[in-house]
Formats: sequence, structure tokens, C-alpha cells
Amino acid sequence: MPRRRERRPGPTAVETLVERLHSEILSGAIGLGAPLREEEIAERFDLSRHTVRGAFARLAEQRLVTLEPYRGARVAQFDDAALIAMQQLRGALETEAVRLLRDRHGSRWPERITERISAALDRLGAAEDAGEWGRTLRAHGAVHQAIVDAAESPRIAEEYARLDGETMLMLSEIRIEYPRGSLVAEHRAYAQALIDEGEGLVRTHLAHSTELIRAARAEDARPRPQPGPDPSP
Amino acid sequence: MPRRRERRPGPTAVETLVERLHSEILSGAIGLGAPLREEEIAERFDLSRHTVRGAFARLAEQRLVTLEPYRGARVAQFDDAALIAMQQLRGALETEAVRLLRDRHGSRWPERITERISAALDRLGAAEDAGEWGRTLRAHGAVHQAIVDAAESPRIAEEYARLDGETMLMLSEIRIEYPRGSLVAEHRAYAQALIDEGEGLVRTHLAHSTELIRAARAEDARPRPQPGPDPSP
DNA sequence: CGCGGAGGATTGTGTAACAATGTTCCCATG
DNA sequence: CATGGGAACATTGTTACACAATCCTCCGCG
Repeated sequence: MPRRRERRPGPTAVETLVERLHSEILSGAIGLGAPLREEEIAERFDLSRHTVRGAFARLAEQRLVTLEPYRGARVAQFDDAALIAMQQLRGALETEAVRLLRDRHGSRWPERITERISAALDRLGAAEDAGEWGRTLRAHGAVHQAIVDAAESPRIAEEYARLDGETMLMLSEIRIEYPRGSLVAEHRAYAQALIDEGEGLVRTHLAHSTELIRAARAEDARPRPQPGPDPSP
Repeated sequence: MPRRRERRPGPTAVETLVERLHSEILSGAIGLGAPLREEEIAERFDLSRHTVRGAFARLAEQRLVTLEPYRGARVAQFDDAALIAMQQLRGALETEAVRLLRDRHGSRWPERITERISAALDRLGAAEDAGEWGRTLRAHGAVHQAIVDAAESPRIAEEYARLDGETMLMLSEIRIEYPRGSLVAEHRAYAQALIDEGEGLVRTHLAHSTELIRAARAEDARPRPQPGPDPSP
């Protein structure tokens, strides 16, 4: 069923820049809280400052960077309050997604749906086996996203996706110690429990991961830079 | 307790333009689906196209306008699918907010909180009495926002606020017939039920309003313009 | 040591131009 | 008459340069 018309005007300069900065930021090449200077980036990518500003605006929309008038853009930072707020939002979205799924399908979700979730779980297992932290992180995100996507509620899915990108950034500087293979096992059980018992588990699961993240950040014993406007000089 | 430092750099041109366009759009002066041409707006407000484009980007972020590369900006439009998707997201947020409230406060919410909700309800009553539809609409939104704000979950509140603006736009062209005074009565009962019985009612309430909106739109018997990319020529 | 202010750095906005894409409309062709 | 091809035009995307507004640093003064 071909979509009415797939317009493909070459990706705009802003779009490609957004992608490049996105991956630089997510890869940790830029570091949480680091300032992004227009001129420098404009020169580095051979673009005009206007274009760079356009890209910044989009990245700010995804909350990967924060924008302050006359003070510029910087890669976002997350203190514990931000973590909690994010997890509450995530909880709202994932919980509702599961509830919608169960409203529609009861405890027997159609295979088309469970299949995708299973596939995501498999990829998570593979990533974990490979011992690649970044890949594992993304695969983990994809599992949750698959669950939310299954609800076929576009706005919920979209907000969740945005949140996921933000989470990737937040976690980009920490590494959670986890016995190999337990992440996938835990999530297989989680998914099954959602199907069997409903959305109640979502909050438990999130509380668990919130604690892991907090612990991992506290582990980084060094005086954690909280994102106050300016760390006192 | 004075905030660290309230920076007040004069509002930027983009910000003020966003506000002006926001109110023009919400007031219906521009009409759902109407295109916004950069040049025209730049001239009308005596600004450069760059500034206008910046404002468009922000309005798109709030989903009041849609942006298509090389095709420009237009005021958003909403078909039934969009309405449903919005309501699902709204349900996710409001439900979680109430759950957070009851987690913290049980069935006895502190007065500081109920007070704000009551105030919003009072304003709704006043607006309804005055028979001003626009004001009633805003007051109604404020009641729900007050409930969500009470949960003190900043991200949930923020997403909800964005959604509320979008909803105002969606409703800007319809008028729901409602016996005077019944909106506030209904919402007083709703708020009380949330306190007493929890978040279960949220979905019912939303389903109810979804139906009212759909009915009101169907009432506008004229061939409703659905926002397909381009209505076939 | 704290404070104010000069000077530099950076962001915000404007003007003008051109490139890339979308849109319209005329017209030749069947 | 319909239809497809394209020119001509309209609109958006991007650049370069300039200047204004604001922030930041650092120095000298009390």
C-alpha cells in the first residue's frame, strides 16, 4: 500500500546537522553540560550560524541541549530531580500503553505484537552477550519502546521516543554493572508479567531502574556537577 | 527565598513573536490549516524572515503549527485520529498525576493542593456563568492542569500544558453545547472522585469529553477538511 | 578582598542575495 | 477534451556580512 506520495526533498542542512550533532552528543564526544558554540560548529561543518541555530533549536526540542538566551546552547545535564521527573513521565506513558494493550487484547496479545517485543528482547540478549555497553543500552531502550509502540497510540509512542533519546544521553556517562544475561532475563519476565498481570509492574520496574541509575551515579564518587545555572566560580 | 538570580534579558524578538502568533492562532484569527507565509508575517511585524522562522520552529514544537520542508508552516489541524491520540496521551498524564497524588497523600490531599483546584473550579463556574465560551474553555483546561500540577511532577505537568494548548487550538472552531453550570458541577464531582476513589475515573471522564468533541465536530455537518497532505486536487 | 567597569566574546537580529524546491498555468499533443 | 511537459513564478532553505544586545573576564581602585 504505497503512501500517497513520499516526498523526498533532499534532507535540509539543518536536518543533517541535527543528526550529526545528535550522534556526537549521544556518543559522548561532547560531554554533558558542555557548551556548544555557534561559530565553532558553523565553521567545523562549514555552515552558517543561522543553520547551526536551527539545529540547536531542534536539539533543544528533543531536550538533548538546553538553550538560554544570550548564553547559548549546552548539552543537557541531569540531576536527581530531573531523573525522577523523567521516570515519572516514563511511567505515565508506559503504564498507559500497557493498559491500552490490555483493554484491546486482554491477556492474549496478538502475535504480530508479541513478535516485535520478542525480537527486541532477542537483540537485547545478543547485545548483552557481546558485552557492549552502548549497544546493550540502546537495545534495552528498544525493548521498552517496542512495548509502548505496541499500544499503537502515536502520541504516547512519540513522547516515549523523545524521552528515550534523553535517557540515552543521561546514561551516556555512566555504566551500570549488571551480571551478563540478567538484563534480558529480567525483561523477558517483565514483558510476560505485563501481559499476564497488567500494568502494575511498570512502576516497580521503573523504581528499580531509577535506583540502579542513582547508585551508579553516586558511585562516580567525584563531586557530581549538578546543573545549577552556573557552578559558583 | 530569592532565586539565585533572575536573569531578565529583554524578551527576544522571537519570543514576543511566538506570543503574538500564539494568541492570533488560538483566537482563531488565522484558522485551522491556514498557511503562514514567512514573508507576509515578517513584513506585518517588521521582523526578518529569520526571526519568523525561529518563531515557527517554536510553535511547531508546541504543535500549534506543522512544518514541512519547502512547503512552509500552517496552523495545525486535527482529524479524529489525532483527537484520539491526544486523549490517550492526556489520559496517560492525568492518570499518573492522580496516582502520584494518592501515593503521597492517600485520600486526604493537603489543603495547599485542594485549594488551587478549588480556585480553578471557581473560575470555571464564573466563566460558565458569564456565558463566555472561550473563557470557559480556558478555565476548564485550567482545572485539569491544576490537578496535574498538584502532582508536582514537572515533566508530566509540562507535557500536559503543551497538550492543553494544542487542545485549545483544536477546540477553537467548535462550540460544545452544555447546560450552563453543568460543566463546573461535573468537574467538582470529578475532582472529588479522584480524591476519594483514585485515578480510575480519568479515562471515563476523557472518553466522555472525547465523545462530546466528536459530536460537536460532526454537528458541523459541512464536509470536514481532514488534514491529508493535500486534499486531492 | 570586594566592586565596578572596560573590553572582548558570544548570541540575537537585520539586510541582501542566491539556491532549492514547490506551485501554477499555458500549451502542444493525443 | 484530457493530459502531460515545462516554463515562469512563489516560497522556503541557506549563506555572508554587519551590527546590536548581552554576557563574561579581568583589571584596577577603594
